[in-house]
Amino acid sequence: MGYAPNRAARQLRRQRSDTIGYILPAHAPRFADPFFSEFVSGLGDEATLHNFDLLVTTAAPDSDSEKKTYERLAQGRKVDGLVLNRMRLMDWRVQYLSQTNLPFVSMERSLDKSNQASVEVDGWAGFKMLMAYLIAKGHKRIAFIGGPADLKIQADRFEGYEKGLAAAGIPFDPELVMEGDTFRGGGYQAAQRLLALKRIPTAITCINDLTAIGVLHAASEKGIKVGHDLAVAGFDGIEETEHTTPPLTTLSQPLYEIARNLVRMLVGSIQSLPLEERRVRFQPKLIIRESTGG
Amino acid sequence: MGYAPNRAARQLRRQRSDTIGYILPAHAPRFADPFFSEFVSGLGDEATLHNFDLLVTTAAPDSDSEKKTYERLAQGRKVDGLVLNRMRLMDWRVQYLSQTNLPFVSMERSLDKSNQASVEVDGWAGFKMLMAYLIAKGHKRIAFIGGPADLKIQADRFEGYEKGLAAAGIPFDPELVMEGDTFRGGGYQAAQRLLALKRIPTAITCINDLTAIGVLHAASEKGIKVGHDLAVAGFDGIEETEHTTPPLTTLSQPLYEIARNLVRMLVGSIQSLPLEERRVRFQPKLIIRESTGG
DNA sequence: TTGTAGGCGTTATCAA
DNA sequence: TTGATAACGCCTACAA
Repeated sequence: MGYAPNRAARQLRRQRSDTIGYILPAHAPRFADPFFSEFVSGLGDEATLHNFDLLVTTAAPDSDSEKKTYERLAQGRKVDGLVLNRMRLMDWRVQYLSQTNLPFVSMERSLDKSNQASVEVDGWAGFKMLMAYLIAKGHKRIAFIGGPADLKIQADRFEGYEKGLAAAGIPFDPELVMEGDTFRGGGYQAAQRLLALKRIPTAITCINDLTAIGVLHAASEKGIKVGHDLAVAGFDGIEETEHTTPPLTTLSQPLYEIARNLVRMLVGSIQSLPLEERRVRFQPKLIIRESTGG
Repeated sequence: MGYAPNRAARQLRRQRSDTIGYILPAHAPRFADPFFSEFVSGLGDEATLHNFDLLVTTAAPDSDSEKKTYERLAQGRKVDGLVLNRMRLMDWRVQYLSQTNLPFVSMERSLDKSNQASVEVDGWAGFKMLMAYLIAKGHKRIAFIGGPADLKIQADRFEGYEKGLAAAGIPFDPELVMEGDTFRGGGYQAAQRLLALKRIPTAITCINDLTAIGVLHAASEKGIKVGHDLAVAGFDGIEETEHTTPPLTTLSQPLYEIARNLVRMLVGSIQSLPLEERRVRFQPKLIIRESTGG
């Protein structure tokens, strides 16, 4: 009836902000990761459904300012809960928020002792599946370009890589493992080094799609025909992978759905409803495209 | 001294929320546009600098829910101001917010009568520059894949395209103009039609980079060598363009800086400081890469 | 200078 | 059931 309640007054009275927070891990000042637009739109859509707002802040991962940002949001009760991602193996945010008693959910879960509500994608199983597929196609020299060692997804996916080799009885060759930065540039550089080896790999698997896209670039520059002379695969299933040259084989995860699930869990936990599940798991889907020979 | 003021009380008292809003134009439920991660991180960084928060909501452009979303934010004074982008030629948001007296700034400005504070990128001049470059390389059949006709950037960039042709005395050929959707898929489809013409174009210019990436895909499928048999160019300068096959010629705009400028202007106008400038202009930079022959 | 009271717009509570 | 009232926590204005 044309009446809009004043938000601040309502919040003051009810001691709730009806807002959830997400701190975007922006590495560079000029930061662009297609992962996050899909993630944020999932968070936003689901939040709206529950009449919650979404507060987005940026902070460089593992920096002082990140710590301050989390503290700021938690202290002033600016938000009723937080969504975390890009989890580290040991993650101070889990400790901190548990102490502070601020509800939170995370995409992937750290190894901290704490029964975090989380949505996980099984990177371990995904990578084993990918390795089995590549090995069945006859590949024996399979490289892996990962990310920073303290990332949870790095640990999971790398273990899947190792186990996939072991399952086929292929010896592990440290020469074929590189550390990237989860961005195109890191993949590009790591691939340049791999493609300069005496015995270059016949397949390169990557911790994520951006890394793989950097690999495509490096291969194309060297005149190596991806899908023919070299197989390349990523992880995430971002839209960009449909239109690369050649289109990229990837382990796809339903990012938008994951984000919505996270918000649903978080809102439930804010309203202290009993969660049906504190730990939701998705299986990544292997999408085979021409970058691995189709 | 370990004391954090309560935000709601402060807001209630001061009648300000210290929050600015941005409504992400999410077309599809599953929406991913690299444009926006960079834009949002610029908004977030600059907002933080001024001790403002950033509230992000999603709404499909030009829908009922978009209208409701704007009303909801404006009514409850949930935000002190709004950032707009993806402006239409005539944009009801400009009218509405002017009436409501809610401060706002926009990236690009609509044609509504209103002295909107805005940051603009000169798409007209950019396209003229691009056309001159292509024509100097000997191209005569140059296509244009645009976006929805009501978008301000469509009008600007298309006019630059037309004027660029005219300046060189090349007749305008309606067969070479297609409407895409500003996404990869639309560019892909439009390119398929262009490449099926009796006399195919020797160059395809696109309203934005995503469209151009769709074109690269279509060309690669047809076995057409981009940079050699066909020139392709985009607009925006998203990071992805550095790693396409081949790397993409584009008109780059400093999106992150633009976002920061917008927030700076908006905060100024919220605090009713006199704005130095209500209309900031950037010139796009032509970045020549291999997709146009290097 | 230092201290205190009132009110911002809700909603929860309690009394009628 | 309905209606009045107090309290949420901060800021400002005014009084001492």
